Amino acid sequence: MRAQLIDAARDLFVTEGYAATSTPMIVTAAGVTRGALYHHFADKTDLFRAVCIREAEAVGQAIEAATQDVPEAVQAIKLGAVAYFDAMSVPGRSRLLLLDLPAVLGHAAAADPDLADGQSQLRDGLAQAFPQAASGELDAMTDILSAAFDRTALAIAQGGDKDSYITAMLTLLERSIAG
Amino acid sequence: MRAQLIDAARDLFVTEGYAATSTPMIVTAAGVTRGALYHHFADKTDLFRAVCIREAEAVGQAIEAATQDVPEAVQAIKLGAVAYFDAMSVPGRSRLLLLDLPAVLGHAAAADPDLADGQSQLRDGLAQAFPQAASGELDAMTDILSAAFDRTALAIAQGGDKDSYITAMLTLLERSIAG
DNA sequence: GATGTTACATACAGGCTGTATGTAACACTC
DNA sequence: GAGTGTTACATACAGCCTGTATGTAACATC
Repeated sequence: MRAQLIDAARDLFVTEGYAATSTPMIVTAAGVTRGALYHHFADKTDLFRAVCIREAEAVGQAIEAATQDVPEAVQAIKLGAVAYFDAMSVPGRSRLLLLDLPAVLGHAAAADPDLADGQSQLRDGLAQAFPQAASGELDAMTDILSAAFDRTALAIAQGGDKDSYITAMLTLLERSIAG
Repeated sequence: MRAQLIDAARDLFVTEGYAATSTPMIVTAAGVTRGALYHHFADKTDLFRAVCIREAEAVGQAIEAATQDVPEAVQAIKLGAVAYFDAMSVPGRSRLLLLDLPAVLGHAAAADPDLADGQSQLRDGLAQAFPQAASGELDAMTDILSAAFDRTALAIAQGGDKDSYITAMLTLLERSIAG
């Protein structure tokens, strides 16, 4: 039933957005009562977090699958990037993870590794590409490049020109790594 | 009185966030009634938009002031970047413009030039640095780099290591332009 | 067989948004 | 300068939403 609630909530969150989705809507879609929701989740944001974690896991696994057999770091990052854009193009996912999540869960979201989709893989790749880099610089570069990936995914999801964005992003990535 | 409402709303939005700020709170702080608010603004998001536009204008002017006498494009971008980070470090501003704004106004916010802080200046600088670039690529690169700037500003505002982030961001900028 | 706990359902209190309705002041016209 | 319309609010209301408190049935446990 927990899963049923998460399923129903996900559908509504991605189509209506977090703010416009009420708990009565969710429980009606799931075929249960609000009592069940508040039994399984502390509040609406807790359910939202569960939905986001599941979506972020799916994204992480897609990246993992695309890069697991690629030993070369730069190549792995590029393949991971494309896998990330693919995974993020699932309808509504970018809105959920890139617009609502930061606003609803705020600072806590960025700190939670379960919610930072693909960031750990990117950091690993960058660490391999820059063995000499200091940890703090690596963190900052990972975070910044990750934001660039996010905006690319969001722009594509919102109807931007896919080729232009992916080209620009991969160019940016190559140059930043090449230096 | 419109200005008075915007002032009060700004203070509450930056300290409490958009969702946690109610219209009764705003009008109490402004010393008026809710009737006045709904007379001057269509709804809560309309007031929020007005607040954001004023903040974004301040950021844009700071960048303008820092770059107006710099003829060289790359140098102008760098100086503009630092001015942007400075302007964004006003308490609460990054949360307002980088977290709440995209979630509340969504796609409409990205399209509104009044709300895209610094993006036009960045595009001008990039156009000057890449005279041969196609328009679509330029737009994409501007958007992506702009996201990188945003995350840098947000990370600094949220307590990240300022030096690491600025160094990483300027490095990224140099390499992407140098190519 | 009694007792405690889990998994819900129901009912309630408080608060919020947007709208509808009232009202005072001013502007404008004849 | 009386009448009329409009602006700028204030007040009142309807509907919805969130979170909590309370009830209850099933199951586990001893």
